Amino acid sequence: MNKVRTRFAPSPTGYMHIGNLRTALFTYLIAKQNGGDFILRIEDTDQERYVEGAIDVIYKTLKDVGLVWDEGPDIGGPVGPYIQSQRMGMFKQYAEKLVEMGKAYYCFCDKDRLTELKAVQEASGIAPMYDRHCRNLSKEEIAEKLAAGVPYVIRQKVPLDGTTTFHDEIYGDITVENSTLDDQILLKTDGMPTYNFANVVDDHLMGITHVVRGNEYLASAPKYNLLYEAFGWEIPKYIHVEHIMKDKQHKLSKRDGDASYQDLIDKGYLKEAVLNYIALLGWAPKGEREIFSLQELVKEFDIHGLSKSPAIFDPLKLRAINGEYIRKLTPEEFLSHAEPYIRQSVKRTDVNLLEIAKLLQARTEVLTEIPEQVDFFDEMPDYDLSLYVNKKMKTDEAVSLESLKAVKPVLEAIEDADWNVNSIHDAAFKLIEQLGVKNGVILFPLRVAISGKQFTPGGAFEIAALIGKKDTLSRLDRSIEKLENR
RNA sequence: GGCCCGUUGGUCAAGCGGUUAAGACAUCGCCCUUUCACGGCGGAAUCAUGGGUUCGAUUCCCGUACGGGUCACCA
Repeated sequence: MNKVRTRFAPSPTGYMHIGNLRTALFTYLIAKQNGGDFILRIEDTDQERYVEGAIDVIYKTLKDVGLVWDEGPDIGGPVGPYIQSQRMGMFKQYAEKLVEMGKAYYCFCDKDRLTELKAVQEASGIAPMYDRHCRNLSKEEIAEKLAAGVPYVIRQKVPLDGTTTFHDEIYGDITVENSTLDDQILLKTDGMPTYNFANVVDDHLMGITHVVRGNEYLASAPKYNLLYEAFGWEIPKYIHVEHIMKDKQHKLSKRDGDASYQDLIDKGYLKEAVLNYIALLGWAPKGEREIFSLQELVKEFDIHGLSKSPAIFDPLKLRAINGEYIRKLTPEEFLSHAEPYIRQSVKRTDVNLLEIAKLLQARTEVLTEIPEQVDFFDEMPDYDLSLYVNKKMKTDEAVSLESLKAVKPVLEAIEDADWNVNSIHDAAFKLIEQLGVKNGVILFPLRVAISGKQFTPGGAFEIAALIGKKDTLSRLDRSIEKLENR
């Protein structure tokens, strides 16, 4: 059995759509779980769409998530070149070979004629299709026009009747009437191949055994098969994957903001989480586990788990998975991700960032929500007194004022050198015990008084310890004053 | 419009003739708790529709509806 070889063949458009990235992932997984090769081929033949730096985006994204290719434009390989525009010269001979075999033919119809034909067909409600005007030109006619330098294309000669069946690994056998297949153009007037032709030839020349691609190619697969058969080439296994949708009607598109890998990273998602999540879109693992590293996916992946219907991208689920990844990090690892975001809010240098990170870790699902959570460290926000009212804690403004007045001396009594979570905790609980009140009666107001926020990462002790004795006491004073003047 | 493909809770989805129709996210309730989270427990919620086939259909077949894809000298 031949070695498994798969290929990811993106067009350099300047950004990596997550649907494409997912296709790359599946393609990679199929190769790797079979000990095969994963090949990167850049399909850049559309010069009009060329975008500067676009190829680098592809390289960077794949490397970022760990989809390492075995052969590609930058590292070469035995069947290069791996940039389609550099392969252009080789297709004409294959097209001509097909003509010789009677599986393709020269077509001299000009664009005006085709446009008109299409208009007529559309007007009469017929599916637009080439009318095969040049399909049966005599040898003499062809030679004459060729000699006269009449521009031509080479078209595939699709059988007029019968059916063509191709096999897809997840959809099974699909049969279509040959009469519905167009005599598509293989070689353009400029001598360059169309995508449909180049793809077949390139895949064969590169020894691709499994073709993984978007569902939009399902309809052209029969024509590809006819081409493979005409050449006598082995037909690869097809794996067509459904699209990722924004909702039931619309594909996830660039303008949705979630569509590109980079968008997601910029929004504060971890690359591992993104990769994990997109693997789950349109693919279901066998067991109940759904958190997988790339290495684990290589083991777990199975094309039978691929879905035949489109999957809707759910940002909420991605958030949840991202949260899981964040919680799995060590505090130090988390800090390395979180530090830039913490620093957006926390400019003061006398706080322990690692301690803040520890408080934040279980409370963070997406990195970009960090700055808002820690914005009270530098300065107390202006807050509303209603924050002190909490029925479960049995507090209101009056109770809170009493509590704060009671804690203040207790905290003042702690030595500067002893100012830490434990000592603050012990002092506060001693007070609670003395007063015989519920924990919340003292602790809830204290937290509000020094944070000015309804929700905070960490409770009163942690916050007090982090901002220091001096800040704690001065914030306390201001809050007491605020309550007295209510 | 022709052709092709699809349709299980709000979302991702398991299922592959007989199940109390998994699980996850979201949601709701409870527990834990110095807030919020995290964690734990529990609840509600799904087979598009009409016909067949069958002792029995979510599962097989046909129709209908709905959705997607495709019909370029783009890829």
